[in-house]
Amino acid sequence: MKQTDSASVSRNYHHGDLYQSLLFTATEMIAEGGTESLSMRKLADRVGVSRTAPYHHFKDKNALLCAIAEQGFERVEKLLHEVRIKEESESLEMIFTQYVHTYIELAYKHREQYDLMFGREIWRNGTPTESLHNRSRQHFKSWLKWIEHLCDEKVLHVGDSTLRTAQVCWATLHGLCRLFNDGIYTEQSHLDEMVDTAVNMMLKNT
Amino acid sequence: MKQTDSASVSRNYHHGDLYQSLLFTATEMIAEGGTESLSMRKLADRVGVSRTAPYHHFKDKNALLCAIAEQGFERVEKLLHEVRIKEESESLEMIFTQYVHTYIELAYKHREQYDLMFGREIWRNGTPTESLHNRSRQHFKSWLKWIEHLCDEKVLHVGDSTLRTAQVCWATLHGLCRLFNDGIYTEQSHLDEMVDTAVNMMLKNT
DNA sequence: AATCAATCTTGACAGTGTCAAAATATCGTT
DNA sequence: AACGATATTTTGACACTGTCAAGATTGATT
Repeated sequence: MKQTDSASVSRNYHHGDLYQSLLFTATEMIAEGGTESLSMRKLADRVGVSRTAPYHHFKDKNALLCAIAEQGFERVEKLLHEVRIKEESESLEMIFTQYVHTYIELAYKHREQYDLMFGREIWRNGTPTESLHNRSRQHFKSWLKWIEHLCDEKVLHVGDSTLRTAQVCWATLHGLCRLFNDGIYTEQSHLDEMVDTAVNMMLKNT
Repeated sequence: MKQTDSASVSRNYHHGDLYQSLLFTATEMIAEGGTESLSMRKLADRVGVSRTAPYHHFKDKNALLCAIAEQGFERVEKLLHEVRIKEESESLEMIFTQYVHTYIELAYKHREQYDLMFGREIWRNGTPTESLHNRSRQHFKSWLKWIEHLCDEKVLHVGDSTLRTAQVCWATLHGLCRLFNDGIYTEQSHLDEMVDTAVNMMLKNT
């Protein structure tokens, strides 16, 4: 039903910590009904505060969306980090394949947030927060490092620059995510096969 | 109902044929300032007609957007058709590479229209017109046929089903388009290299 | 207790999509 | 040529949206 600041810092000021409440509820609303269904007014209403109260914690609707997107980046960053830890136990091909599967699952599970992370709403129409900019750059850097490693180990194609390889590989993942997230492909049951095909394309063919 | 044949121009009625004018001007406005900058009211204003006049030619804003997207599909369909004609003169690898370059150029040149063709605005939030549905299906069918041909000729990877190959290859192109169209990658100068890398990934490695 | 800044509310404005009803123009008949 | 049906356009209205300015409330600091 309601969450009423599960965080700490209770009961000072009118609401407690509105910032966290707003962020939490906004993420919830987006997950429920898409980015379009999130309006500053409805958000305020649901948190139980007046229309313009959120504007003292987020400069803009844009700023709020950036904050939500940022949390998404934290999630995938964590995923990537976990993968690189267990590197020893299995073959690199296997790990890579699994990562791709998980990445796309994650993107679908939190599709609205994913859309925010890489959508035009923020990156073209809006103006990405400095903080968001940094975090996304940071994440791509992590990705790039891993791809470099995979190239060194001859798991992925070589020949082209690793930077381009990293960009194109990610673009492939991203393309698949968009297809499903945007509702162009709807057959969820084909997804696994498509991912395997994509991975085959990316891996070095022995 | 009504059909509003596009063929005859005919100067009858108040405006002439509003339908065509609306479609044309809307496409123009979208190209100028993005999908978000297109409002039914501003459109009507620019065409020189009252706010609600467009609603007698397009059921919805959604219907208008679908019509614009449809024209985009006509364009790429034409491109694909042209490619398949000159099949004799050059190597299939060369033709495929060129097609990919042209496709992505086209997507960037008409990025707003491209976004409409494959964006959530229509396919997830809105409801694609029956007509749009058909045309997009038709286009994918053409694409699939070509990919099948390329697989037969051992130009592309074999091993996975050609359907999946077609889907994933297109997803890769699409991913690249989105990266640039959505403003995530901004270095236009890297595009050609990235496309080459992507093509290398897709082609059968000899 | 008085002051100050942080926090929240009320009021307002311009913009959006779209429905209902009224006005107007054109066409097909007579 | 006149008239009624019909296609086309307009005016008015409603419920939304983001966000600014000004005022009110509260907590902490002096």
